[in-house]
Amino acid sequence: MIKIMLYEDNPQLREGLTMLIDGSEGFQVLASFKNCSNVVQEVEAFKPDVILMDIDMPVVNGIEGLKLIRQHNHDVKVLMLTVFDDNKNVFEALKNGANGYVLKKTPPAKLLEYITEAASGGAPMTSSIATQVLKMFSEVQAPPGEDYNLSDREKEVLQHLVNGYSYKMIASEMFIAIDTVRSHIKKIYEKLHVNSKSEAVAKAFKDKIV
Amino acid sequence: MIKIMLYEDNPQLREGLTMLIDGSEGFQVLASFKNCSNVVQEVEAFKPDVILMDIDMPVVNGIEGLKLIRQHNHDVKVLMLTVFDDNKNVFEALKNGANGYVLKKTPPAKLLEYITEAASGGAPMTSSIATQVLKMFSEVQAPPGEDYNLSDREKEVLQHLVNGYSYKMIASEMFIAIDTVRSHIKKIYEKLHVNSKSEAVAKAFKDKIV
DNA sequence: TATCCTATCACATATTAATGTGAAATAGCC
DNA sequence: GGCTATTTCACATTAATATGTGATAGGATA
Repeated sequence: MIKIMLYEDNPQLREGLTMLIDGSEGFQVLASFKNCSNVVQEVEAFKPDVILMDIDMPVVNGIEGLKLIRQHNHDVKVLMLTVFDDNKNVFEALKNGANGYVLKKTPPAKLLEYITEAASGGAPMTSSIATQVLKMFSEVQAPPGEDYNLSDREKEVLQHLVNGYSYKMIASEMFIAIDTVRSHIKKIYEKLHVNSKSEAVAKAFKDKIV
Repeated sequence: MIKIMLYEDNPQLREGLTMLIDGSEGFQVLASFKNCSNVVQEVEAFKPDVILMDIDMPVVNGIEGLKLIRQHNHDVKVLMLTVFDDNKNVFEALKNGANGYVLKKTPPAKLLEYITEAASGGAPMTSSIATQVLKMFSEVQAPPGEDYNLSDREKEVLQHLVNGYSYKMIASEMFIAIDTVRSHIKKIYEKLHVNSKSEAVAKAFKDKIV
């Protein structure tokens, strides 16, 4: 028996889902709510296996609700429900530990299947959502980035700059004269096309040189 | 009719999959190969809808094969096949534009369903893979990070610092005296517990303040 | 061998940044 | 009304950085 809680602001849909799920063998709706105002206490009280969470709700929306839940409970499975597969929400939800993400228009039989899958540790996703998730991955792909051709010693100096060291500290750290440090740094600035320490540091972070 | 190409080094499995797919209504195996040595030319010649690609192959493995394909062709759907759902390969494959990722032990009926889903733009994934993908997302999650309580004006100044502006430039940019800029920056350093421009810039990047 | 790049160091000067010590106006809070 | 934080500005001093113009030595390479 999979125990379920439901957060959905639309009364019709809330009723409909409750009837569908509760009327199916092996599923039980413990409670349903129209928003996440007291989500922490409610989840604590009912101890469900799976939570169906609408993304778009008044007062406290689904993403916030998810965050609140995850602050106290990392075991309960949270299945996000949404009308649109809009990019930002998908990313936010997954980032915050949602266990699945399905469209509301999912047919009833499929929805029950998704709930079962979530309960058993799977990650059910509507096909269009899964496609988006994959797209996000390929977009995350690191920019090949220019090479800048920093020498080993220059990289070393840049690393020290990033760590907030002064020229004097770098000199003593690397056992070289401060003028040598200057000389390296000048070369680094030329190669990175910058002209100050903080610009070099920023560029080092942006282009993942460090 | 979905046209399929198959890359799989194990002869038994290659034969088995070919027979399964080719023997099913609406599916056609155009060709199958035991490695990706000539993948670019082969794909170019056969123009399949979907490619089933084993991850673990000799000479040129599936990930490399995928990369080669994507260098020339962004439309063909590539479905990765693997024995284990090992983290690194999953990430690499998805990053490089795989359209789905399924375990070899997937039952035949399900596999055909996955192929269909991939062909129609979906992103079929074995449940255990999907779970991993979601886990990757929540691991990417930015550290909540300290708040530092920077005021609006201070954030603005910090943003300029990150952009590599000097005090003078910030002053003229913000229409305030340079001494005011100094005053803000001093406060910023106190709040961030740093004592130089470049440290502040580094911290801004690390803690995603900007 | 001549040339280029890297790494090292030196001296000088100008600009920027950091620190210290004030202070005044405004806004929010209890 | 006091308390606190923010935002604004001023003057002075010290420290750090940036820029310029050199030089020497070793290693790679054409």
